[in-house]
Formats: sequence, C-alpha cells, structure tokens
Amino acid sequence: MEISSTHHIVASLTKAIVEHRLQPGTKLAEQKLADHFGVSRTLVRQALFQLSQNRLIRLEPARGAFVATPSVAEAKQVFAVRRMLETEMTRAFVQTVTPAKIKALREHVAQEKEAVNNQDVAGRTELLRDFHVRMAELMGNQVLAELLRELISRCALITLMYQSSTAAEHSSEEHADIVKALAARDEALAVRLMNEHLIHVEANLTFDRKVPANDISMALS
Amino acid sequence: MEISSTHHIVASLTKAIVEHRLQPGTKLAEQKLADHFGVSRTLVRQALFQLSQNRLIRLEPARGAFVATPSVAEAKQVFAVRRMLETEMTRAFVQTVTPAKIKALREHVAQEKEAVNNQDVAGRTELLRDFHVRMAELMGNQVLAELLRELISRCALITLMYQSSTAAEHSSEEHADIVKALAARDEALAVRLMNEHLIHVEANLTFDRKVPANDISMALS
DNA sequence: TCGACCAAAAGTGTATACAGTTTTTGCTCG
DNA sequence: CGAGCAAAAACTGTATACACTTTTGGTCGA
Repeated sequence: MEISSTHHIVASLTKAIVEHRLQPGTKLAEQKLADHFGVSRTLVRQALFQLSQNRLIRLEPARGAFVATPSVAEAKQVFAVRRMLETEMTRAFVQTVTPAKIKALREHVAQEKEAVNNQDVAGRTELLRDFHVRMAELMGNQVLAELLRELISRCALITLMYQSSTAAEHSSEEHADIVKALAARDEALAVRLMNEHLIHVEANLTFDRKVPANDISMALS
Repeated sequence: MEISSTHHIVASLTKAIVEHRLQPGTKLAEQKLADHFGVSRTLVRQALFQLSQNRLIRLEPARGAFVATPSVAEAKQVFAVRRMLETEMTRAFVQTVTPAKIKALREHVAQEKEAVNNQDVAGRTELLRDFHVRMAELMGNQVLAELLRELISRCALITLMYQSSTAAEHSSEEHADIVKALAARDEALAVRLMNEHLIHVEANLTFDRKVPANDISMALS
C-alpha cells in the first residue's frame, strides 16, 4: 500500500503540533490542508487518521479533526506506565551491558549536551526522547523501543515542549548519571536514578496554556 | 470524523484473523472485501489501514494487504515487555487493592472457568486476555489497559489461538491463584505468580503452521 | 435588543473514476 | 514440455463527485 506523500503530511503536522505552532483545539479542515500540501483530501484524510491513532489529534464524527488537548490525568497515566516499563528495562539492561552499549549511550548523551548548549530546542527534544528509545534498541527489543517512542510522543504536547532550557540540561545530566550507573553495573542505583529521572520530568509538567497561532497555513509555512 | 461501518469491517476481519479463519499471509484484496461487506473500497482501505496499525496485517506498497505473520522473535519481545509491565502492575495493584476490586477479578475468573468448561474457544480467548486488561482498568489506568490490550492482541496470532483446552484451563487457574495472592496483599507472591504465569503462556507457544483457509468470502461468512 | 428560525456556505462521509503498477494468462519459441 | 515474453486482467493509489451534516450569517418577530 501507500507510504508516500501521506508520510510527509503526517510528519509536517506532527512537527507543527509538537512545536506548538498549532495550538491544542485548533480545527484542521481537510480541504485547507489539501490545498496547502497540494494534494487531494484523500491523502489528507489518511494522514489525519494516522495522527488520530498517535493521539496527536482528535476526530469528531461529521465535525472534523482538532489538535488534541491531552488531560493531566492522561499524562500521569502515561508516566506511570513509563516508570513501570523503564525501571524494569534498566534492570534488564544492567544484566546484558557491554562496553559497546555503554559507548553508544555516552555518545548519545554527548549529542544531547551539544543540542542543549546550542539552544537547539527541536533537536534536544528529540534527543532527550531518543535516549530512552536507544536503551531499548540496544537491548535488542524493537517492540519495546517502538512502544516507548509512542508513549513519549504521546504526551509530548504537554511535557517536552514546555520543558525549559534548564530542565533540558537537568535531564541530560540525569541521563549521564544513569549511564554511569549502568557502566558500573550497579543495578539498584541505575534503577533508582531512572525512576527519579522520570519523576523529575513528570514534576516539570507545566499546565498553563500559551498564546494561540491557529491559522493553519501560517503555522505550517 | 467517521466511526461507523469501518469499525464493523475492522472487527469482522480482526475476529477472522485471530480465530485463524484467515491464515497468515493471505492476501486481502480491497475490491473483494468491499463486495463482501457491501461498501466501497474507501471504507475497506480505512479498515485495512487501521488493522495495519494493530499489526494484524501488513501493507505492501502497490501490492496490497496481507494477514501478518509475526515472527517468533517478535513474540518473545512482546512477552518481555508484558513481563516488565505486568509484574510492576501487580506490585502497584497490591498497594491499592480493595474488596470491590478483588470481587471484580473473582467474577472475571469465574466467567473464564465457565467459558473453558463450555469449550467456548472464542469466548475463553477473549476472557483470558481481558483478565490482564481488567487489572489495569481496576487500577484506574486506562492508558495501561489499552496498551495491554494492544500488546496481547498483537501476538494473539501465534499465542492464544494455538492454546489448547488444557492450557486455557491452566491459565485460568493461575489467574485464580494471582487473585488469591492479591486478596492476601502478598506482594512478593502475587508478583512471582504473575511472572511465572506469563512465562508459562510464552512457553506454550507452538510455532507450527496449520492448514489454510484462504478464500476470503468463505472465511468471513 | 435578543433569540428563534431559515437559507446559504462550508465541511465531512462515501462512492466512483481513472491512472499507473503488479499479477496473471496465454502464446511462441527453443 | 518448459522458459520467456507480451498482452490482458486485476489491483492499488489518488483525485473527484455527490449526498448529507454542521456551521454561519442574517432576517423577522416578540
């Protein structure tokens, strides 16, 4: 089946939503998007459907698509799941750690630090997420990796993008500490650090709403 | 947007796939499905796309949709994730257990036993899955519940449906033991039983292929 | 002035048409 | 008799058409 230009639309809209160029609640009219991307409504509908599965938008029957407004309760549930998954993942990681894996994680953290220093907001957001995904991949569990990526993006709307520069720096430092504990094969410490890290990220959630930018073509240009 | 008849198509196909009336690898041609369900290809395509997100089918560009053939490696990864999630879920459940929750689980297990005794293969498959989903729901974590449902269905193809009658009975008994441990607030025991339960289910995987039934309208009728 | 009502405009839901690709069919040639 | 190839059939990918629903904007009456 298709992979083609639908993917571009999904990526473009995802970026705009996660970067808050499209405010939660904004209506996404099919024809307007179709005009913007120069395709028919068919492809736009496919993209919107995919985005709804990713929880980035909400589809209301006969009314259309709207940028999602995830609730605080939902975010807390997502974090509860992440703590379950990632503490256990950390435990398992220590069991199968190798120098090569530690090296890969160290390099990742170095990239994070660079993005943080360069004020590269989009880049650091992605890298901070991918640290967790990377751990899963290094364990050889692709299913876990995809699941984590989905979970983390899912509440990106209310978490990562509200993350301040100092909070991002803090996260990156905590990643470095976790890697240190993993390298030392200190299971208890690594698990504790991971758990605390997730609690810190969750605590950093800010739930205030920002200024709008709800003209579609403006936001996507 | 739509919820309507697409959902019926998804449900119908899901059932046919999970019950192995449609063998892994079978091609699902859009027009044939459209004729069968009495709708246009548009709706069928939406349904197929949704099924591909659920990993029940595989979409190949310009070639069409095929019933998925999940690999053994993937199934093992799914079980690794389930063990991570569900042992921690069990731990958390013990912390917040109430008589009402225990009652709900006991009633669920009773239903399982009835389905097992009645040789109700489709019913017992669903109920055995829902025990785990139910636990998540009772904890008030809807995100976790949906995630578990997705994970469990994901490898239903190679797990639940190959489950023999005796294996199903065994599973149901293990569920009863877990509930007993939860009722006693014995965290260590409950977690251990849940972990062993998942190991048993995984061990019961049989990876031989069965006889085909690859005519679409035959399988769906 | 405000609310109810109605018509026009805009938008979604589904079917269909058509272009391009893949698969099948059937023929020819070795 | 089988391999190779070309034309036909079947199928997917995208655009468009049309029916039906929601939204909008304005008019009339209280």
